[in-house]
Amino acid sequence: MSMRKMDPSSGEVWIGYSLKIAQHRLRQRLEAELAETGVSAAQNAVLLAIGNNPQISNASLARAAFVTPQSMQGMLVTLERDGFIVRTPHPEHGRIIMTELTEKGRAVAQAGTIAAETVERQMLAGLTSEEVKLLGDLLRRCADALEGD
Amino acid sequence: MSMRKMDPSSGEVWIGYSLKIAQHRLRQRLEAELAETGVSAAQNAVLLAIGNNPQISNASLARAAFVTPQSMQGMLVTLERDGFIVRTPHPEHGRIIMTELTEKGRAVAQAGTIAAETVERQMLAGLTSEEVKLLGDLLRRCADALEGD
DNA sequence: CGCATTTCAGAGTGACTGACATTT
DNA sequence: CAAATGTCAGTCACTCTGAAATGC
Repeated sequence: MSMRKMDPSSGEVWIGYSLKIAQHRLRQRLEAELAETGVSAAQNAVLLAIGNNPQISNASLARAAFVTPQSMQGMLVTLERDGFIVRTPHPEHGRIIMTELTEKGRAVAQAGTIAAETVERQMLAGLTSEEVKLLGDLLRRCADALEGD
Repeated sequence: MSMRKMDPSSGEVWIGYSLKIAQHRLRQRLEAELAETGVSAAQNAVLLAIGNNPQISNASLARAAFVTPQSMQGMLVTLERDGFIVRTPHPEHGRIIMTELTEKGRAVAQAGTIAAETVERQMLAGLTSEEVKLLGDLLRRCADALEGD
């Protein structure tokens, strides 16, 4: 049964659709690459963020990922349960809890970095470095134009 | 607490990150625009697809959206429960079930089309038509490069 | 008190696998 | 039999609101 994909208005360009497809495939490829490590693409992103920002708090992490603290809390509980991170109360600052990678978490984060680079390289294989730069610029301008929360 | 967003390797461009942010914001803005209609962005996409392909089957819909038939089944059950679609067995073709929009579903799909166009226009407001065309081209080439399932 | 942080409880979407029945 | 389709059941990740307790 043929159909025009999910494109609703077949006359237009629908950048939003192309954006969705590209991101969807990128995530799927990354999930496949990460399968051995036992973490999802979303979890991997959090692990990489923690690796680059040791002792970060849940609230900061949530802001960086544009989700609510409650959502991030759920992810951290899972990551701690599975032994990728440890969370210890801040000695001086009462309420804040510091999040850090375990040895296992560090290993996965390292593999995740490689996986992300591999997939990104595959995605950009057909583009010149000029085009890559341009694409990044255009995407950032699109994101900025939508910044009104 | 400052951090370099979720960017794991701060020296590189990380198109994947820009892609994720742009798509995330686009979806958020669309959800906000659709709030009155009572459907999510994902549900809206399905409604638009049905509107453009009347009597489509669950399996076809699933293929078009790159999800499993079971996932799409779940969405269709919800959409039918909420009165946006009706599903009737194909008179001649035994097992196939035809999915169609109800009056309510058509109204929401129309509002959803307008919402999607509004948000897309906002996203592309700062780009020339040349740049829009280029962006679409680059995104499609990126998606094609990842096509290996 | 106001504000930020953390947490629990509940709900919902959306994705998956597995299993099964039916139809072509 | 094989292939495609639809369905049910269960699981899981992730997101949200709401409410509460704690600390600065």
